[in-house]
Amino acid sequence: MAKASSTGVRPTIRMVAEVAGVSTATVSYVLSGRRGDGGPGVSDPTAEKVKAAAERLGYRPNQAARAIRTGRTNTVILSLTMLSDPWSLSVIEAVQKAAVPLGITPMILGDADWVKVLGTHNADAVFVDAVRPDQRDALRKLAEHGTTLVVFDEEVQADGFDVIRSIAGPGCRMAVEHLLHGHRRIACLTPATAAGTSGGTRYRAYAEALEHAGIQEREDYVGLFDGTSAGAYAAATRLLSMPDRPTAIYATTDYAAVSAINAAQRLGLAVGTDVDIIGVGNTVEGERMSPSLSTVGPVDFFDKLARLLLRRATGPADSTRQAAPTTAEDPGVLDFPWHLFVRESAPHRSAATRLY
Amino acid sequence: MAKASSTGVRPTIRMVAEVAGVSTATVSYVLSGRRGDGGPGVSDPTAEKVKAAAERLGYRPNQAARAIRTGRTNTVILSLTMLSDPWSLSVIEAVQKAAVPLGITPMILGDADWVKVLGTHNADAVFVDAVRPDQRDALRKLAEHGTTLVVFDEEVQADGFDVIRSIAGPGCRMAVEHLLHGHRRIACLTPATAAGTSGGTRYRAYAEALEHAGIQEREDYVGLFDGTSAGAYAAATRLLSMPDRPTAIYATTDYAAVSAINAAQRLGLAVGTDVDIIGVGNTVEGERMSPSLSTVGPVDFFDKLARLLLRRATGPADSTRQAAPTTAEDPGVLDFPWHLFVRESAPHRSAATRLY
DNA sequence: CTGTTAGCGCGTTCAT
DNA sequence: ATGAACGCGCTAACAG
Repeated sequence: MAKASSTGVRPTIRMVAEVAGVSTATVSYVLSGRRGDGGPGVSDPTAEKVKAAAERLGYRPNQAARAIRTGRTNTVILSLTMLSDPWSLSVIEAVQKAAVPLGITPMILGDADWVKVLGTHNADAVFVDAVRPDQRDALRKLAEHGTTLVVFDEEVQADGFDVIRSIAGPGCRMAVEHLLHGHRRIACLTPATAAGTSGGTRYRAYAEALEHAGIQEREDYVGLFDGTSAGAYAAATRLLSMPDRPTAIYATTDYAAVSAINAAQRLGLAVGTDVDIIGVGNTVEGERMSPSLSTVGPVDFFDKLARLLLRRATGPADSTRQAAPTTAEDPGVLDFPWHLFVRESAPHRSAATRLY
Repeated sequence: MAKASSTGVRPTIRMVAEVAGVSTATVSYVLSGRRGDGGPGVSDPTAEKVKAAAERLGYRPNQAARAIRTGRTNTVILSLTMLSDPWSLSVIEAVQKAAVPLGITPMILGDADWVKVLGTHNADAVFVDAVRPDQRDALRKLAEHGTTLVVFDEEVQADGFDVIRSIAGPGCRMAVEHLLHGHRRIACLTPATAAGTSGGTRYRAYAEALEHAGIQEREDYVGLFDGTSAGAYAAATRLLSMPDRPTAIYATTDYAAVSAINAAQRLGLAVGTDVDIIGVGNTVEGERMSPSLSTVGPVDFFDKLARLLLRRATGPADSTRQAAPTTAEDPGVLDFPWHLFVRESAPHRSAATRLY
């Protein structure tokens, strides 16, 4: 009975109409749940007939055909450069949580080469997590031709699309300065490859804060690792095994900080007492773990990002969009202020508890 | 000059035709590069005019509209349950490498709930990396209605779609038995959450191989960790710090084995001499590292998977597909035999070199 | 050989 | 509740 007339072809709205004995228009109204004016429009009996026919044939509306008419794909695209980065996973998680209730499907583009894809593939909104200088022009053109964009970048100008900024420098300074209240021997745990990326900024904040405090930077207090958790764990173990080990570690990412906490505990050190550890990024895991992770980062970043993206996706279609590019309610640039989250892994230090 | 008539709307083929002063058919021929018969068909001067007009307007063909006519989306969908797993990243990498030259875009679906999405969103082929028992029916229906599927599952029946199998059990036995040639004190490093998943199989292979060899399993030789690299590193460190430490470690994933190698080296143990370590999965990193990782796993898995997927994607459209579901050239089930890769981290052990 | 006309395919939506 | 037009790009068949 549930066996469809399995011709191997995808059932169309016309087949459903024929089986139900109604017109395609009726089928469309029933299955999409809307009617031009707002009146009831379709009687219950016929609606039932249509639904039964659709079910029996295994009918599913063809998104492509729907998109061509409505201009909506019910899809958002996430262009994520570093899929292995937990940051990307947080983006995906937040967007998925927000999108599913709206009937919108997030599609992930793992390639850094979003320019070609976005030219032809349409989505209700697109998130781009990195823009190379040579891609800026393409970005502007895409926006000009109706692509709804949300871009994460510290430099690019908002020009027909939204830009999300999250300036790391000052926030990282706050993290190091927090440690400086109670420590002099402060190590830095950072990926070796971070030179060109945002990690460079994060390391620079460490160097500058130490210099500003009149502390000579020690080369052996800089724990470089290969970017993996295991590497961070090993580097932290090395730092904390030194004869004059640091009393505090500034890790340029939260996951490195987590590895450092594991390493310290493995060495029998009480985190938050014997050694303080602070991270960067304010990822959700830090809040949940024990001891909870002190960190700096934007507040509520991923959820806000997801909300903005979906507001754009469900907003007026592209043709209307150009009308009001930047209003109070719809800013072109969304700047995320960074906060210091003082938690257990690096608590407040008074004169009585400082470690020097 | 490059400034398009930026009306904010997406240019259509008709606009291009109008600007170029030709018909839409000509535009289509020029831009898609094909002509009914095969001859060039369009003169150079007009072709230039069309290209110029398209460029000036920033025209990009609308994939959705194209798909509805041709039945091709130039897209493959990868439904990946555990995006954080390196396994998923390997799939993505392999598919991307194979797809881009063909002009096909891989789209990643991070949700485990592929049933709803695949019902409406079309792709030339879909890869699904996990099928819950309650999803099997949906799978069959999708295939019946024309979705081209490649499924990775050890149990599901090939029924109108391709199934890729990669039976872990015997392979894992081979890994442990390899260690048994030179060791008695063999530890197992495995994620704690692996009970329900394939990890369960992998642990069971360890228990069974030991029992078969007449060795009593020791609870303190089972290093459970939280699934992260840092956790694996810590668990391996614990194992290797024991007074009567194991002389070999069987890690149920390659990345755990990598962490174990790091941990051993950190403890001053020579991997491949003092301690042997073997992984599971045959991921590419293992081959590149030093010491190279001994492992078991399918041969060339990701590349073969990618090739199959793209062969299906570029193959005859769905209506034809049902004709030959299972031929010699196009098997319904692709079974990946597992091999043992003896490399430096766990070399062959003779009577002279065995550690007991 | 070159270019156009006309109509396909799909779901939506406006008049009737 | 329906017929027919609509939006888009593709392409067989045709005209010059």
